Amino acid sequence: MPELPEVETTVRGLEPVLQGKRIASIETRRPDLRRPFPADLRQRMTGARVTALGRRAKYGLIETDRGDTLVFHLGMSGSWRLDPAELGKHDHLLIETEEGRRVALNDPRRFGSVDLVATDRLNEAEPFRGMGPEPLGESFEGSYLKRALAGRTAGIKLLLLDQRIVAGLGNIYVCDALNLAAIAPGRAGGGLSLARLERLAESVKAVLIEAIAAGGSSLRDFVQPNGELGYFSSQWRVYGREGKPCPRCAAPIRRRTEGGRSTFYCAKCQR
DNA sequence: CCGACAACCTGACGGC
DNA sequence: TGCCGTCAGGTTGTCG
Repeated sequence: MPELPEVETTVRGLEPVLQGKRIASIETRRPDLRRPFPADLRQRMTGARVTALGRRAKYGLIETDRGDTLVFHLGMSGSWRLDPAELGKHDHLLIETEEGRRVALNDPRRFGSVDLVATDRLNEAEPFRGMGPEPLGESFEGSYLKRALAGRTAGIKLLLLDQRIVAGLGNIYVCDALNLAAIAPGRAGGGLSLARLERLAESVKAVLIEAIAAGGSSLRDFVQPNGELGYFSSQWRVYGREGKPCPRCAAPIRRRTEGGRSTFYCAKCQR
């Protein structure tokens, strides 16, 4: 489930393998994921040195000394495998360093993507142009939400999933943050008080930080015999827990579908 | 602006 | 054992 915490953890897992290292080879094993791989990927990446790894929203960033940043998205099913013993049919991109370390981007559903963007124009380039603030950044707070949501009648859950409002939240952590903040997912965004939005922003940060910490603590497990680097299991508050007790008030968690996606919430304490 | 829906693609799971 | 329907983290686009 690659949401922001999973991407953050993935990037941290790639760091020891790639940071500061020269790319000996980069190989695509099919022409595309969601989009075609960049035509000049090989030419621009081969021989380049990785100068930084990072994350923006749910995208991972691999920056090189040639002024390029490789931007990857894990879609619904993507993960990186570290030093895979052998390649499987869903290992679509392979990077090998001069030291002989290998990382493979694995993505069965192929909803992910790989793009090459000029580093100095990263924020103006797709897909980052027009994106809202990072949910873990300083500017994401109650007063920002008050401004961004003014006049909006859509449900707060849908609005939090809008990357132009805040960049990097997905279905799982939106459900969990709304539970922690005791806010009903269908509440009109524009009608929430500043006090409740302050609590919401804090709740968003709290669930993300906790999930990243859980991923970090399982990082050592990433380089297991299977070499997989990607998801970690986490203690979700409400997501995927229909019928189980709400962590706030013990009432059974409910599930509702809106916009074709499941929302998990507590009808008793989320108002 | 809004909500609903479909599309992209594969695999896991439950029911029969 | 197998077949078939349903569902899943995200993004992007259309429609009314």
